[in-house]
Amino acid sequence: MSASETRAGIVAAADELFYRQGYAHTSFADIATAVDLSRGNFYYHFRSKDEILAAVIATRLKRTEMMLADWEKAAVDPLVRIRCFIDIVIRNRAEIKRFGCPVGSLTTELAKLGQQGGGEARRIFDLFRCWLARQFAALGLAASAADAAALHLLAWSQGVAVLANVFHDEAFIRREVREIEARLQSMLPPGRRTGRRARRNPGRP
Amino acid sequence: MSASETRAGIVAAADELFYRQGYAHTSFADIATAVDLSRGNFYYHFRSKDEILAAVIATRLKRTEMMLADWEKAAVDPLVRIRCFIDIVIRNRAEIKRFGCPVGSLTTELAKLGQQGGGEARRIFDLFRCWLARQFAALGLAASAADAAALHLLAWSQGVAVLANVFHDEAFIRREVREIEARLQSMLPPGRRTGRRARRNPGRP
DNA sequence: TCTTGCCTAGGACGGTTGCCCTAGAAAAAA
DNA sequence: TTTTTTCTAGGGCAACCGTCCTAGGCAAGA
Repeated sequence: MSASETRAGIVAAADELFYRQGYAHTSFADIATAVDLSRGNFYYHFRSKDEILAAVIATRLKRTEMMLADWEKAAVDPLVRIRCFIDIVIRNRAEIKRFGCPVGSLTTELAKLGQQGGGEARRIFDLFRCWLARQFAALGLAASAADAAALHLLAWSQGVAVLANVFHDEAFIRREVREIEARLQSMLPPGRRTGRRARRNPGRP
Repeated sequence: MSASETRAGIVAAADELFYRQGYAHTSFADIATAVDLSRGNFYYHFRSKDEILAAVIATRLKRTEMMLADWEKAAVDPLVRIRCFIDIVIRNRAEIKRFGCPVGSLTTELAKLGQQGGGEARRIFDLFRCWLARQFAALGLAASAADAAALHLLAWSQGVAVLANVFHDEAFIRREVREIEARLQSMLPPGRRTGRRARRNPGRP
């Protein structure tokens, strides 16, 4: 196995473990056993734990960028794109129920550990915020209103994730998704309010 | 200083530290230096770290119960009581900005540390949930709708806390508070919609 | 006064943490 | 093939973790 593959494996394992057990509670040894590598050898690939964290955040940033780009390719209607964002809460409901939102829980944890790496993790939120704001702007909202709408949607997703995790309740997620989709209408300028959802599986023959 | 006073001091210091730095990242030594006690002596008051956590959660439960009781005494109108809940987000905005929601962040962290003490922390959320649901029921909502409204409000508070913490944005908190108070109207049965907020400082001569 | 029992200080325990070194295996280059 | 580079295993470092023990200070009761 090449070095870059090993490195990627380490990052993937760390990513998973940071999500499931948190950053502070995940040790070098945990990651090492997860990828079946000796602890000492670790230092060849990563000089410190912070470096692994930085790599994990970097891959999450890249993954998020790709996902957002995919959503832009999948639909031209900004409203449909925004619904792609809402739908990840549904798609990941099982994991959210068990571990919460990966972005939110990591950022919250890092904010408590001093401000070293927390700044980088926040950039994932920036990505979503800017992207959502752009979609709302494309729907006709002014810049500040579009940003407020983006923040509102982000806050909604975080609140749903926290509570679904606390109460282990998937039905709650579904209820909140229905509710936010209805509310989405009232966030738009009057001309864009359709009152109905886009056709499902638009690419199906 | 009596033993119970020392114990209370330890719990108060641990409470604060768990909030600011998280449970996993707070050590016995941290708490000991905070209350100016020797680390070894600690064991006289608390046999283990879990025991301190349990004590912290117990005091938080008691404090929450007292706060909810105060809100019930302060107002008879359930709508005003619900606004008391919304207002804590405003009142604690400075600390929320720095450390997030104390209940939400602790529960999320404990959920990742295995399920030993996480169950107890969740009971704080249960307290809010039941209390809010009772207020909504008093406003005329059916039991299931009242519970859904309570969960919705809780999720709102958690989402606001996470994002205010991530972006260090107090203005966002104020905006969301205004928004939820407006939305509160649409959550009520038609007869109770007033469209205006209750008079401020109702007890002032 | 002396005893009794609550409370404290300080140290020490085994284990784990993040971090680092070195000898050698494996692979690539010559 | 030989040489050089890349990667790995395993052990060891000091520091810290949660936990535990013991000797003694202290105040109240006898």
